[in-house]
Amino acid sequence: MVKSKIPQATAKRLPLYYRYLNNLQHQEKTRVSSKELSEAVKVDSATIRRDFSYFGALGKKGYGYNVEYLLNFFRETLDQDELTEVALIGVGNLGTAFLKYNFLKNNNTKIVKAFDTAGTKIGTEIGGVPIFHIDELEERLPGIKVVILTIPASEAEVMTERLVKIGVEGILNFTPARITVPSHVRVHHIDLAVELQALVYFLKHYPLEDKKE
Amino acid sequence: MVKSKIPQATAKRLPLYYRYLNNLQHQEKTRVSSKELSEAVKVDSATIRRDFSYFGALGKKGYGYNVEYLLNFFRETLDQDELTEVALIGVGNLGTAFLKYNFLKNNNTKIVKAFDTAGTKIGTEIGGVPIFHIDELEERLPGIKVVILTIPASEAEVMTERLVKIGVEGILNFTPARITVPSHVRVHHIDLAVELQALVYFLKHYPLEDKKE
DNA sequence: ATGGTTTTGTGAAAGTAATCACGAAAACTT
DNA sequence: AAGTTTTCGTGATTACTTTCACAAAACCAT
Repeated sequence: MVKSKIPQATAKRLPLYYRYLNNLQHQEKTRVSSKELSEAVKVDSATIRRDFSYFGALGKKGYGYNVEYLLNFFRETLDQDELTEVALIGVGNLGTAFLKYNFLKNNNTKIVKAFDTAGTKIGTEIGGVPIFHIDELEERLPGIKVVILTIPASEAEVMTERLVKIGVEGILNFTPARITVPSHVRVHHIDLAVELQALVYFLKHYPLEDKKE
Repeated sequence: MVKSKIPQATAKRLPLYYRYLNNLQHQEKTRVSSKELSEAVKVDSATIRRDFSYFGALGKKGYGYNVEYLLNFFRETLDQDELTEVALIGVGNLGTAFLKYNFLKNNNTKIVKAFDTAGTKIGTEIGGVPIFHIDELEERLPGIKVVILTIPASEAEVMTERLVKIGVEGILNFTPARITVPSHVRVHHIDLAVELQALVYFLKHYPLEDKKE
């Protein structure tokens, strides 16, 4: 196993590369250069080569990268063939969007259970995912290590404590609340309001005109 | 106007600070230290002081920061009192989540129009936002510089071209597609599948146990 | 085969961000 | 009023990330 010396910035780009390589394979392309990839995923070609180089010499000079080889390599590296089961807490609009999104297409990450409080939803399925009452969390969650949190901010902290107690190790938090977790739990934050505000701020204060990104 | 020398990493944290300061004011707290702030928003206190320092000396030694003063200062800096109008393209589940989210609460960023193709939605309102048919884009969009894109990936590229032609300057792209835009248009990408995969990857390859973040 | 072309992989440099650590100022305490 | 404590602001350091630029390898055309 490649040791944990892969930069985080690189790790975040891997799923992106993986997805595009998949597209290429469907188009029956057999080779691709870092330059082509660069244009497609909007990442500098030198950065792409550097990213790949952390895993060894995957390409051939004067040729580029073999799509199938690269794809197989990443499939292993990204644990693509080991299905990661995920639970979703909070079946509002955002939660529903996730349930309908078929992650399995490229990811081998699958939402297998959802939880909510609303009586009308309990017992139904959305996108093939069964929805349980939140009271059943303790009995139904064990075994699942990753959770998507799409509940109101006010409930985030209490829910987080519950999740941590059950043994969750990763939380994708869409709540504006900055939740507190023990040091062994990883939280990734996606704050929709902040993203929008940041975009507006950049527009006003960082006039671009010939920047690449 | 503070010149564009504020690091982008800092700019991204400003909305976060702003929101928490708002909470404090509602709690009628008058002062706050970088340490307190740090615990609440999970950003190192030195980083917070550094962030603030780009705007000048906003605090007092031995005291901390005055909540009201800081809030007023940021209100101006973040253009909080200048309402930024935003349009949303694609009223699916994700789009609906945005429409119901009341950005105005802290942001002075407001979604004023939404567009979709689905006949059943046209003419209705969600969260007070009127929904128009996408065919009316060219006549209704002018004046709006920022757009949230929550449509299927397959339509992203064509839609982007349309938006750019109308004069949009910022796109918050929730599509997995990496869209191509002229250099004066700013795109922020939020790729839900990538975020989930990245979290899973980090969990497997970056075991934490005593890391802070 | 040979020579020109393509494209990798990577040292080195540049750019960006986070963190340490401490003097100085202001605030509290007695 | 003097001493102690708090907390800022920032120079310096360290860490991380991107980009440049080029030798070396492999390809491709004749």
